[in-house]
Amino acid sequence: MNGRRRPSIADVARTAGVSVGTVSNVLNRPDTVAPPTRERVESAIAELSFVRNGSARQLRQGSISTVGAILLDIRNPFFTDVARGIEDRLAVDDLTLMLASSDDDPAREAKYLRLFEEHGVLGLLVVPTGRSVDHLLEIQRRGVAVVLLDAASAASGLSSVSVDDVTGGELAAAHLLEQGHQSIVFLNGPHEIRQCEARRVGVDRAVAAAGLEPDQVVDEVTLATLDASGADDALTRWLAAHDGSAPRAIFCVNDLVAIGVQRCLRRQGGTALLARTAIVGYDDIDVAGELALPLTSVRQPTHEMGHAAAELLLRQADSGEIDDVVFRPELVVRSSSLVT
Amino acid sequence: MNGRRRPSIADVARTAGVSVGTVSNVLNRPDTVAPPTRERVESAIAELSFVRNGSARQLRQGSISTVGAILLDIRNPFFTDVARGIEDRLAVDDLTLMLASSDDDPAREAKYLRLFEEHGVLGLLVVPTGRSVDHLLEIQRRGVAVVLLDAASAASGLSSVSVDDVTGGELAAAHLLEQGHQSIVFLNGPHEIRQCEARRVGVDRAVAAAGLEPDQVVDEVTLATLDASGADDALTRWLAAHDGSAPRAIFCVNDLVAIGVQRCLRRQGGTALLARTAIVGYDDIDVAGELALPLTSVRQPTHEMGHAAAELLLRQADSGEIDDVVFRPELVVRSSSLVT
DNA sequence: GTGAAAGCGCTAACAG
DNA sequence: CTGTTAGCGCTTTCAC
Repeated sequence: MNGRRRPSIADVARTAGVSVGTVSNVLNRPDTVAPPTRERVESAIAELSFVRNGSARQLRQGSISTVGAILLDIRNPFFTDVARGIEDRLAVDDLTLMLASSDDDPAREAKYLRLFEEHGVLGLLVVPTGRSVDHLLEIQRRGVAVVLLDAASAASGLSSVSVDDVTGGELAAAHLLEQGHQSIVFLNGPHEIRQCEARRVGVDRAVAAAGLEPDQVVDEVTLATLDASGADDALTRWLAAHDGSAPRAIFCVNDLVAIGVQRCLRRQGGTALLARTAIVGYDDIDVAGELALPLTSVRQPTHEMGHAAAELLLRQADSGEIDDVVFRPELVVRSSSLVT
Repeated sequence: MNGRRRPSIADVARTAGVSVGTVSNVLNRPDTVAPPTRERVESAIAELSFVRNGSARQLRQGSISTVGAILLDIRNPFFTDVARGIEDRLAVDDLTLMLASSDDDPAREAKYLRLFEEHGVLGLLVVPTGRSVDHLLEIQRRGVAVVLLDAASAASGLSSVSVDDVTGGELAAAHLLEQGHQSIVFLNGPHEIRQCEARRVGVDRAVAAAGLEPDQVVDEVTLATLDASGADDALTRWLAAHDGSAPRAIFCVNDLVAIGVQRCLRRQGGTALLARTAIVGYDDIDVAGELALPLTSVRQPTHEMGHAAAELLLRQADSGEIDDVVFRPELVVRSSSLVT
């Protein structure tokens, strides 16, 4: 819409009556330029409203002070909380964070990965969509620091920050078992997702520890989408398949799912049904304690995770040092899991 | 950590035994290259695991197929919902979205603005931190399409997508007045934020329409931070200043604030106090209907807003056409506002 | 169908 | 302190 091309450093030099080198100097090392000259350049910059071309700068300089993060779902508070932790750590070193959402689509993940890499980011924080991290290893091999978020690297050669999901599942199931429940419906995601599988392992461990048989106790339902409506739909189908007799204990792979469960149960059998169904969620999102039925949930230290992830990224970029940080989740008991 | 520099197109050319022009051709116009040559180049690319340098590409080409969005707060579901709408529209044209969070800090906004502009984004979607949009106009004047999100441009020369906040405030207040309330505490943000001021105007309009005097009816409290804990703190202070006698009707500038209010009231006076206080929120976030006291809220069509914003951005980039789209909010009545 | 070469805007090294 | 200049890696004419 504006035919004229952006003014370049050469234009600035011309109108200020200096050389491009001098302009570059006032841009990057102002103190090495004589004040009167500097002023002349600065007013030329203002006059032309010059903005330096980041691509050229970067092409010349090599890398950049930006790091990219690719989250699974920008709408999930868990991830945005982690993002805040990342930002806070990055700000300390005057680095900036660029966010993208893969929407759990490997193609989108790949697209953003390529975009970030092509633009020479310092590093990448990624919540992988799939189980394989080979493509991420490749990227790291090419010189971009990569840190896995919310996914253990299992000696893959990538730094990672995760929570111990086995323990998380174990905490949740043990709590339900302690309440006397002999059967648990587990609304889980597909086992291709590492955390989902791990939480199941934890559930089974708790069941075994209680002297019971996992196969007899746990009824795992695999959700297509890990959000409220996906859970609502899945549970609606479950109820239909079980002649409307509702489960007594439900463990949900995240709080959004638990909210969907509450929504479904309330619709199907009102508050009474809700009250006699023990529900445990995961993530302990902000509003978990404010729900109609305050939600018992497994809390993950999101902000710390983000902070640690950024820290690992910088370490990796700096010295090549690789590490895995595993946080321990904690069960926050509220009334949703306590039935009478 | 890896001393060797990234392989360039020249390296690929050398190992494939062709010229750089040919490599560029297989990258950009594969069909103009003879199949055997193309294969040779492709395997050289694979062998070297070549990734093209986006900066150089962009420097040469001019602009880019990326648009940036700068949101006020990445943790606010309202904004992330809008972001999803943006992404969905952008994906149609195979454009990618880069997200950043200004955290309501003008300095951070400026930082990201500059970063995006320097890197030659196609356009920018921004939720402005301040009231002035002069700096954004400047950017647009330099050839970057800019669309204001959640802020009317008021003939400023920028496209914008917003909701009619006056109507929003009016809907909320009118509802409360209809319930017979004669005084309303309005937990609002600072009036520097356009929407906050507009919602107040709407509140006053509703009060006047009911034949009452705004000054007598409305007690506006200005929040420092527009989230649950900010609201909790502010209301706690309000109660202390009023000898613990709680307000009967509270209008909250957003749902997070309303959640904070519920938290505070529940702590101060339990469910009973909560039950006799009429609360209206704003945004109708996903969980609003699932709160302990399901929240009456003013709903804004977030996804459509994002979609429209992206649409406007493309139009602006394409033809320079500027437009303002104003969405009408809608009141969703739930039990939080219905006292007995 | 392929190669050679110019140049995008910038920084940094070196001269003066 | 300031100017000159050589690339950074890529795309794109223009020849062949």
